[in-house]
Amino acid sequence: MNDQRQLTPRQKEVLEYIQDETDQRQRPPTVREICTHLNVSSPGTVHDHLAALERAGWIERGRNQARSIRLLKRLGKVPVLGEVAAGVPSEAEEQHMGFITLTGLFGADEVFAVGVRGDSMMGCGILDGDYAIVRKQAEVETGEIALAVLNGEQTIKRFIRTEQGVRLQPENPTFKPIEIVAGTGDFRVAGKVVGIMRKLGSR
Amino acid sequence: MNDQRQLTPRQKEVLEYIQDETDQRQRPPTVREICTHLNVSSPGTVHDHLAALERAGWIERGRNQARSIRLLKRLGKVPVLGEVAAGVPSEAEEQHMGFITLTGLFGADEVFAVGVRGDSMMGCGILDGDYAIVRKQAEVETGEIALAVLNGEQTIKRFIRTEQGVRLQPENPTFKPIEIVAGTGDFRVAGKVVGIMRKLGSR
DNA sequence: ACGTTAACCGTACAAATGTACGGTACTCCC
DNA sequence: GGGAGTACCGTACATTTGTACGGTTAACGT
Repeated sequence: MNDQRQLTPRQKEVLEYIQDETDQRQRPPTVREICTHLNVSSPGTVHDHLAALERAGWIERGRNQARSIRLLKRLGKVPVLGEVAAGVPSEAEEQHMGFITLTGLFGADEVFAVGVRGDSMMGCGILDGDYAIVRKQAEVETGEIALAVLNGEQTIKRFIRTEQGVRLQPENPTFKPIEIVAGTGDFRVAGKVVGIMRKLGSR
Repeated sequence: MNDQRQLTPRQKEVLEYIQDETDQRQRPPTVREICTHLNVSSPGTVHDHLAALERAGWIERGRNQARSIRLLKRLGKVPVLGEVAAGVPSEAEEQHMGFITLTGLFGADEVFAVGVRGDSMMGCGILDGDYAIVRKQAEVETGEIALAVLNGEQTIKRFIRTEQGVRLQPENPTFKPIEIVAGTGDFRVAGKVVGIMRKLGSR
C-alpha cells in the first residue's frame, strides 16, 4: 500500500547521504553514521527511516549485516567520473568518484574481450586494433552491435533483423552488408558488444 | 621493506574477491565473507592476508569498522580471446591469450580517466561519451594526442609543435585547429591520452 | 640445521552495529 | 477529540565483525 508514495524531505536526505557515501567511499554507511550526519542521536530513528525507504522500494537490506544497505533506484545526481571540466585533473585527484574498471563498468561475468581487425566498423568508432568487450548472449536487438559467427568466422557488425532473416551491417561505406536468409548456413550470435578499449601510442 | 613486492597467488585471490564484491554488490565484504569464499575457517587467516595487502599498498582499512576495506589500486582482469578467428569465443574459453587490465595495459600509476565530451576527435575514433585514459605528463611528442589545459579549460586534441608554438588539431573537419603562440596565455599539457574506453548500450 | 615467510587453525574478546521496545511531540485530517 | 503518520529520544540487547594470541605445517633459502 505504501508502495509508490513520495519520499518525505527527511527520507530524501537519508537517501542522498547513502548515495553520496556509496559513491565516494565505495561502501554504504552504517546506521550510526547516518545518525551523526543527520544530527540525530538515536539509531532507532534512522532505523525507522531505513525501514520506510525499504518499504517504498528504494533500498534493500540484509538482516543483521553491517553496511548492508543496497540502493535499488537512484535519486537524480549521478556522480560518474567527472567530465565537468572547470578544473584540472591533476588537482581534482581527491574528487575521484569511483574507478573505471572493466569489471566495474561491465560486470565481470560473462564478459570477454576480442581483438578487432579491419575497419568495417570505423563509422561508429570501432577501429582496427581495438578490443571489443563482449557480453556472451545468443540474441541481440535490432540495431545493436553484435559479435556474430558466420560459417565459423567471427565478425563484429551491426545486427539488423529483416524480413528474410538478418542483415549484418558494416559501418563503413567501402564494405557491403551481409544478408543472411533465415535457416541458411551456419550463423549465430555469439554476443553483444558492450564496450570498447583502445590502447594508444604506447610503446 | 615489503613495499612493492609481488602479490602471492592467494593474496591475489583475496584482492580479486574484494573487487568483485565491491563492484557487484556495491560494498566490500567482511572478513568472514572472505573466509567462506576462500574455504578457510579462521578469520585470523584472512586478517593476515588483509594486513599483507594493506602493507603492500593495495587496500586501506578503517580500524574496527565493518566492511571498511577500500581499494587503492585495481586488478582489471578480463580475458582476451584471440583475434584469430577459427573458433567461437564461447567455445574457445581455454584459449585466452592473457588478460586485459587497466593496470596491465596502462600501468596503474599516474593514469587517470576523463570523460570525453564533444565530437572534435571523431576522426580518430574518440567519441562523445568515451572515457579517455590519460597518463599524467607535462610534455608530449608532436602528433600524439594530448589532454591540454587552455585558459582553465581542458580539451583533448592532437598536439603539433609549430614554428610559433603549438597547434591543437581536432580530428574533425567541422572543428578548427587552435593555434597557440609560445609564451602566450595560459596553456599547458596535462597528460597524454594513452587509451580509450567506451561503454555501449548497457543493460 | 636454522630462520623466514606464507598460509592455515581455534578460540576468545571487545568494539561496532542492527534491531527492538516504550515513550514524547507535532502535524494533519476526519 | 481521536486516530494516523512522521520524527524524534533513550536504552538495552543480540549479532556481526574486526582483532588478538598462540600454535601448526610446508616451502624456500642460507
